[in-house]
Amino acid sequence: MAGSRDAEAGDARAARRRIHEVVLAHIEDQIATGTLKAGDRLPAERDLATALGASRSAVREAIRILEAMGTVVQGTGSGPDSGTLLSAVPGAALTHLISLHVMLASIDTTDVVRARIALERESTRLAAKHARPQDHAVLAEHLTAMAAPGIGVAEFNDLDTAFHLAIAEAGGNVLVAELTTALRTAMRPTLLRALQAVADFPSMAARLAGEHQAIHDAILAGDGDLAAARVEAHIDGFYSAARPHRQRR
Amino acid sequence: MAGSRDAEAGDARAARRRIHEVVLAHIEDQIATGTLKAGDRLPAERDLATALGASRSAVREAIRILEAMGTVVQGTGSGPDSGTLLSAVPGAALTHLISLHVMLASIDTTDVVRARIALERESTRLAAKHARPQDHAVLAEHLTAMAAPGIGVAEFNDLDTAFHLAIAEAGGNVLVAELTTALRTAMRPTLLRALQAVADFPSMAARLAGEHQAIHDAILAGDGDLAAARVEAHIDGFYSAARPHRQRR
DNA sequence: CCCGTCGTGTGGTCGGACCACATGTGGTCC
DNA sequence: GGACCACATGTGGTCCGACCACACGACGGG
Repeated sequence: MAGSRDAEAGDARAARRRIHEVVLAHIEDQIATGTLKAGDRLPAERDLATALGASRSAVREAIRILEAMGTVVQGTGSGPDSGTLLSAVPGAALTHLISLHVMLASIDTTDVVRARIALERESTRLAAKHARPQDHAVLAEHLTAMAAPGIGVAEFNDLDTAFHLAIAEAGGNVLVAELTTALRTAMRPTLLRALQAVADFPSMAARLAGEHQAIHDAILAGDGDLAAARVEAHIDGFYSAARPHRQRR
Repeated sequence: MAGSRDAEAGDARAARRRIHEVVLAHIEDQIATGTLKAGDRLPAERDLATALGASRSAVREAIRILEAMGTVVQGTGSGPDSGTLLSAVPGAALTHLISLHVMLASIDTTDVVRARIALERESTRLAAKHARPQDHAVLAEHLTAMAAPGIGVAEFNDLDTAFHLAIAEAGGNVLVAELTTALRTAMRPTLLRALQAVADFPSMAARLAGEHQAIHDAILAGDGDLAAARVEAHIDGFYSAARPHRQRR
C-alpha cells in the first residue's frame, strides 16, 4: 500500500492533513484512552509505519514531535533501554518552548517576570506548608554556596535558580516547579547580561543573599504569606533594579 | 559527503548528537543572535540540507520540532505564504504540551488547578487594573451567553473557558494568558466529565454564573484583590465540589 | 564454566524519486 | 492592446530502499 496516492478509502474527504499528524493523532489517541501509558514501549518505527500505512519518515516526524514535548525517549540497540518509550518529563520541553519564544520576543520579559512571581508566590506558600527537613537542608546548602566569597556571576545565577527551584520542589506541585524552572531558565541569558552590567556585583550578591535568607526564614517559620510577599519583593526588586540597563538591538 | 561515516572532521569528539539536533541548534542559534526573527523565512528544506551537509529528512525533523514549539509555520506552493516562516504563536504548542502530560498523568490535575489559581489570580488582578471598556463588553457578552436557559454542558464549559481567557487577555500579560488557556484546555476533558456527573446541572450553572458575575463586578470596580480572591474561591470551589466523582483507572 | 562472536532488532541517516500545490511568466487568441 | 490559458518553477509532502551504529542475547569454542 506504499505509494498509493489513489485515495485509499473514503476518508479522503478530510482536509489535507499531513500524514505525520495522523500518526501523531493515532498515538495521542492511545494515550488519551489509556491504551498507552508512561513507561510503555511504542511499536518499532517500521512496524508502526506499516501498521498505519505510512512511511517511516512520517512516523519519525510524529515521534520527533512527541519527543520535543517530552513524552517520549528513544534509545538505539536492543535491550530494555532501546526502542521508543513513553516517558513523562515535561521540564526540558517546557523550558525549550518558553526559551524559544522569549528569544523570538513573542513573549515579553516583563510578562515572564510577572508570571514567575505569580507562580513562585504559590510555590513558596506551598513550601512554607509542606517543606520537610531535607528540603530545608537543600535550601541552606544553596545559601551557603551562594555566600562563597568571590563567586562568579554565572555560578551565582545558577545557584540562585537552584534555590528557587528547590523551593518550588519543596512545595510539591510538579507543574508549578516545572514552570518555574522553565521561566527561570528562559530568563538566564537576560539575567546574566543584567548581572554582568551591575557595577558592584559583590554588594548586589550580598543583597540578594540577604533576601534569600529572609525568604528561607519565612518558609522555616511556616509563614506562607510572608514568604510569598518576600519572594515577590525579591524578584520584582531585582528586575526593577536591573532593567535600566537596556541592551541595544 | 553524504554517506561519510568516516569521521568528517575533528568535531567527531563530540557525543553522538543526532543530526536533526545539530540542525535545530543551528537554527536556534540564528534565532538567539537575531539573525532570524519572527516573520523571516527559512531557507528551503533542500537548501538548508545541502548547506548543513545533512539530509532533507534531518532538516525536516528539526523543522517539525520547531513547528511543534509554535515557532514555525509551513506552507506549500510558491508565493508569500509558502515556505517555512518563523512565527511566534506559543499558545497551541503550550496547550498541546500540557494536555499530553495531563493525559499521561505526569502532571496531577490538582497541581494544574493550583497553578491555574496562581496564574489567574495574577491575570485577574491585572485585568482589574488594565481592563478597557471593550474588554468589559466581551466579558459581559460571555456572561450573557452562559445565562442562556437550557445551555448544554459542553457549550457552557467552552464559554467558561472563554470568560477566563478574556480576563487573562484583558490583563495584558501574554504569557499568563497563554498559560491560562493551556491549563484550562488541558483540563477540558476532566471538567466535562465532572460537569456531566453533576446531578443538577442547571443549578450548578447558575451558581457558577453568579460567581462569574461577582468576579466581573470586582474587576469593573477595579478591586484587584477582591477579584483575585473571588477567582480563587471560584476555581477552588468548583474543583472541590466536583472532585468527589473520581473516575476509575 | 567463561568468553568471544555473530545474529537480530532498534533507531539514525541518507539520497533520490515523485506528488500536490501555488505562483509567475509567457505566449496565444480575440 | 488586453484577457486568458498553459507550462515552467519552486516549495513542502511523502514514500522507498538502503545502509550505518549500537546493544543485547544466543550460540559455540576454548
